[in-house]
Parts: sequence; C-alpha cells; structure tokens
Amino acid sequence: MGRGKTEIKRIENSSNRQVTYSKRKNGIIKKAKEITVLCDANVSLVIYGSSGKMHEYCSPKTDLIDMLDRYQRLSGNKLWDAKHENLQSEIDRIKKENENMQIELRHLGGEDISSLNYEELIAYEDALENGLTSIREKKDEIPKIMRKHEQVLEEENKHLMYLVQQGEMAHGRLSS
Amino acid sequence: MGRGKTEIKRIENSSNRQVTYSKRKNGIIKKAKEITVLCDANVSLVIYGSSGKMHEYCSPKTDLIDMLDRYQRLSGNKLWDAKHENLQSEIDRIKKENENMQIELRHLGGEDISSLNYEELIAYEDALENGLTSIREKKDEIPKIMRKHEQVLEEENKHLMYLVQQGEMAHGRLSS
DNA sequence: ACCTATTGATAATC
DNA sequence: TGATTATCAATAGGT
Repeated sequence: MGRGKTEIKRIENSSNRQVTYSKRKNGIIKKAKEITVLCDANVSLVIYGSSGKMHEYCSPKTDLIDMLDRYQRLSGNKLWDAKHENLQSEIDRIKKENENMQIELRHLGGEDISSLNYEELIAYEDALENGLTSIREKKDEIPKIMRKHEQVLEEENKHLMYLVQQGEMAHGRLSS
Repeated sequence: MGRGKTEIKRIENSSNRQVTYSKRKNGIIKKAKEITVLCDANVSLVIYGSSGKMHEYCSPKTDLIDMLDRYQRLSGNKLWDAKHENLQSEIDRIKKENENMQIELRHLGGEDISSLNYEELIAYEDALENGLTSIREKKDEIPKIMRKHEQVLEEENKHLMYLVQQGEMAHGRLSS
C-alpha cells in the first residue's frame, strides 16, 4: 500500500527503514488494539526495531505474565526454567494434599458423606470415637488439675499468712 | 475497511466475531512478518480468541524466551522474578493452610491436645459429637437401604423366574 | 511531521 | 469454511 507496490524484503536505506518501522509498528499496535476490542481477544505484542527501542502492547485485563502462563498451558512450551516447574509441581502437590484434607475434615464434620460406603463410615465412626475419647479424657483432667493447683495455692497461702503474722509480731515487738 | 465503515466496538454477533477474529488475526500475523523482514525488527506476538485457541508469531532467530529476556532487560520489568515470587508466596500461603488443617486433624484425632485450653477442648468435643451423630445416622441408613434393595431384587427375581417358566413351557410345547 | 496516490486489508455477501 | 468484491484503512514516497 502506498505509492507503488512494496516488495517484502529488507529495506536497505537505513532511514527509510526506520521510518517504515515506526509507521508499521504503530499500525500493528493499532490493529492489536482493534482486534482486542472487536473480538475480545487477548493480545500480547512485543516489538524491537533495529534501533534497539522496544514497544509492547498487551490487552487490558491481562498482563504479560498471564499471557505467558496461558501460552505455556496451551502450547505445552516451557518458558520458565526447571525451578519454576518445580515450584509449580510443588504447588500442585500441596494443593492436592490440601484438598484431601479438606475433604477429610468435612467428612469428620459429617458433611458430604453421601458418597461414603459402609466401611468408610465405620472407619470415620471409629476415628471420631477415638478422638472424642481422648479429648474427653483431657477435658476431664483439667478440673482435677485445677483443683490440685488450687490446693497448692491454698497451702502456699496458708504458709505465707503464717510468715506474715510472724513478721508482724516481730515488727510489733521492735517498733511499738 | 470493507463494505461500510467499521466502528471499533465489540462485535456482538458471535459468529461474525469469530470470522473477524480469524481474518484480523491472520492480518496481524502477516504484518508482523512483514515488519520483521522489511525493517529487521523482532516481533513476538501471542493472540487468543475467545474460542480459547491460541496463535503466536515470533520472528525467526529468536524465540519467545529470548524475547522475554530482552523484554525484561529493556523494560526493567521482572517477569521471571515476579512469577517466581508469586509462586513462592502461593506456596507459603497454601503450606500455612495445610499446616493448620493438619493440626486440626490431629486435634480431632485426639493428638497434640495438651496445649489446648478448656474452651477449645469443649469446642472440639462438640464438633466430634456432631460429626459422630451425622456419620452414625448415615451408617445406620445403609442397612435399611440394602434391605430395601434386596427386596426389590427378590421381587424382580420372582418375576423373572415366572417368565422363564412360561418360556420353557411354551418352548416345550413347540419343540418336543 | 504532513499529505495523497496507491496498495492492502477486510466486511459483507454468497 | 472458502472465494469474491466493494470499500475502507494503511502507508510509501514525496515535501
């Protein structure tokens, strides 16, 4: 387009090349914006000219990181290094663990149990009974401990009272 | 361009949107290739349509990873590090959640409860009792359901036996 | 940078 | 989908 057909080959004249770069760069960015709006597409675009300057466009709502994430998932290409992969797999592992625990907690709370079979129900029942027994034992210990503690305190009190009385008596003899 | 001026706003008709997306996507990719050749620019382009399909173009010689490396150096934005930090913080968050659940599970199992105070013990006791009640209700339902099912099967059996007998009698009459 | 002749892209249509 | 074409949009080359 323009005056005279343009062959698609490197423009040798450096300043023409720079001009064309600048114009076409704007054109592409404009088109990227347009397709974003017209078709709700997501576009990520990074351009460098030979001058070294860089320009980018990324559709709103997403950022480059999002785009790249999706790129990886859809293309199967790995952009991040092994370290990131490890982190990702650790996340997946932990999430799974997490989910399992959530399910177990819900089951222990008596929720979402319709899918459980008889054996599983019995296992949960046992687990709950055991837990309950331990908790109750501990709970019942507490008043005893408190009573014991109370007794100790009382004894100590008594002893201290005695000492105080002794002190007062001695004081009385000396000062009055 | 095309027949009638086009406003740059979301195309509501989904199939038109899809067609336009496809055409314009090709257009942009073509332009990216052109600027690459004409101006020796480097271009990285990733597009997704709402259909979920993804297309990319990246100038020859480089690949997306190169582009992103240069992008980071030139823009100062840290994609890898940011990504890395995000993953790490997500791991930390999930691990913490995980740990809390593990503690709760142990508590519900009656383990590691020496640090719990009286109120907490009571709360766990209540939770366990509730869970136990629900589990037991469900557990006790199962034999009833099985018995019902058994009855249905028996009835069905009876009916089938009857049909078989009928069949045999008819067969007997015809063939022997 | 701005201007226009001209090519290129594409919306509508089949 | 894929081709066609009337139109609009981008832009090459000149100033």
